[in-house]
Amino acid sequence: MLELRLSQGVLLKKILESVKDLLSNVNFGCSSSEGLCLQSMDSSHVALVSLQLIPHSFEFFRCDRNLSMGINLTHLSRLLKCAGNDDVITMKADDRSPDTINLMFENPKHDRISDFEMKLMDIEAEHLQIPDTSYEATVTMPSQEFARICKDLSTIGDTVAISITKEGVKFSVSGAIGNANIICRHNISVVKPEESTIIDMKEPVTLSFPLRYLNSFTKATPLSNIVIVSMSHDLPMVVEYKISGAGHMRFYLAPKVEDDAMEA
Amino acid sequence: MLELRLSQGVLLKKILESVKDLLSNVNFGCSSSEGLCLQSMDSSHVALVSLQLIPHSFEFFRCDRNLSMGINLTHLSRLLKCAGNDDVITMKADDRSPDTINLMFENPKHDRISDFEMKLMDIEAEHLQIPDTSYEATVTMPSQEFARICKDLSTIGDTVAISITKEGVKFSVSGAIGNANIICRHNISVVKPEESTIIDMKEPVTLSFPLRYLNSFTKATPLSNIVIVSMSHDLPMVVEYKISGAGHMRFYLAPKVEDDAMEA
DNA sequence: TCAGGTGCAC
DNA sequence: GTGCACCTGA
Repeated sequence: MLELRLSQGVLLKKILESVKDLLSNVNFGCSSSEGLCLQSMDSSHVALVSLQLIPHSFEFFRCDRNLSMGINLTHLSRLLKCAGNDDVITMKADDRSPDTINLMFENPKHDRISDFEMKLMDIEAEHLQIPDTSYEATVTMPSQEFARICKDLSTIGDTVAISITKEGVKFSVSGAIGNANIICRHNISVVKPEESTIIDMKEPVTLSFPLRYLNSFTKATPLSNIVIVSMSHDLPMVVEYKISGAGHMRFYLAPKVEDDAMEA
Repeated sequence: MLELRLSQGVLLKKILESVKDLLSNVNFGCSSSEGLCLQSMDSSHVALVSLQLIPHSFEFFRCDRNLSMGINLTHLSRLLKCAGNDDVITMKADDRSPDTINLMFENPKHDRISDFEMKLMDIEAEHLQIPDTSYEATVTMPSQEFARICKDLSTIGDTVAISITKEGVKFSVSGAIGNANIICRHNISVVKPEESTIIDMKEPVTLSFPLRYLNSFTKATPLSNIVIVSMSHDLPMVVEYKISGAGHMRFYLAPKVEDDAMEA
């Protein structure tokens, strides 16, 4: 028996909004130790998405056996549009290779209960290596700031070079109409910590990434006020949104190598 | 002489917004006993629309003879877009088979007066039987709630089964991605009566309807905080919006018969 | 291509 | 709180 009761339905709604453009059919995993998890390459097999909602995120959490559920995210997203932001969401599934999942939305205010039965799919499991390294450089900054920068720069060019130095983080783009550099300097706000830009660095690092993917990642902005961007030479970057007390959403993206940059 | 002065012009604007997608050319009737009335089948001849604005709705009401005016709703809607929400609207027409109608919008705040003359049309009168029965089951609920449910469910499937039992009202849909049930339980709010869901039932009734039409009816949501849905076996349902102290807008829709349900 | 919803600015 | 503009889904 799987039963997950999430009092803030809006959380699941935001999560789906943030991944539905990147992924189509994915296996959600559930276990009593890890909670609800998802790891998947994006549809074009370039980026990797990793989501965890720890058991503690849920008002009620029961997962008798480790479970994998193949879910069409377009369909799930459509169902979740039927939930109000204030609804309590409960997911239920049978223990062993269920072929459907039940979603229940409770709106306490209007005494309204909606329940949905969604068909599950068979999705071939991917075996993913998620690197668990410490990074040479990390920047923590307001998530809206990061989203704004990625959006703005994508109007200038396709590829952004991100440089983390001890002074701050620099985003550079060049395109047909010219070049752009945006620098966010290390700056800690005591009054509003969530507005700080914090550099944590062993080595300065500069890597280039396709903005197209970063702009997909920033769909997760509503999940957290801050974003944590980590980079090391020749390793995929990580863009992480911590979900307050509930887990995280992480996106991994390989840097462009020199040759890529030239052909682009 | 016909002269109707409506101090809340916004009312007429809302009424037109709510029917213009369902109807195209209709005869408006006016009489000193009934006020301003409209009965018409929708363009596809499936649903029936019935509107009444009682004489008392109007700040000034004069209707010397019973009158029928053929109106192109697209045109009337376009004219009413020229009226502000706070405008006072006056309609005038000649007594006997007028071929035009005059509309005047007075904006007291800006001392602005607009007047329009619109051509009337000859529209063949339909002879409509509007059943005046008592219904086996009626649910009164917040109109926005009803609108939200119809909209949400139409993302899952085309046909909704509505069941009224003494516990509450259940909306059920099945579609390619799964099934959905939304239950609103009988629940009377003393503090906010307009948020109550009230079941009034002699017999439990379950009928199926095409969501497409319900979603047209809910365009009338701005007319009232609450909606009254009435059903009896083998009779058209009624979806009624009472216009506070001024009349009503009612929509009638025949249920799908079993065969319809199967072919769908 | 159009309409509806959402987020942002005033 | 309202209106505009952008963006997304049908």
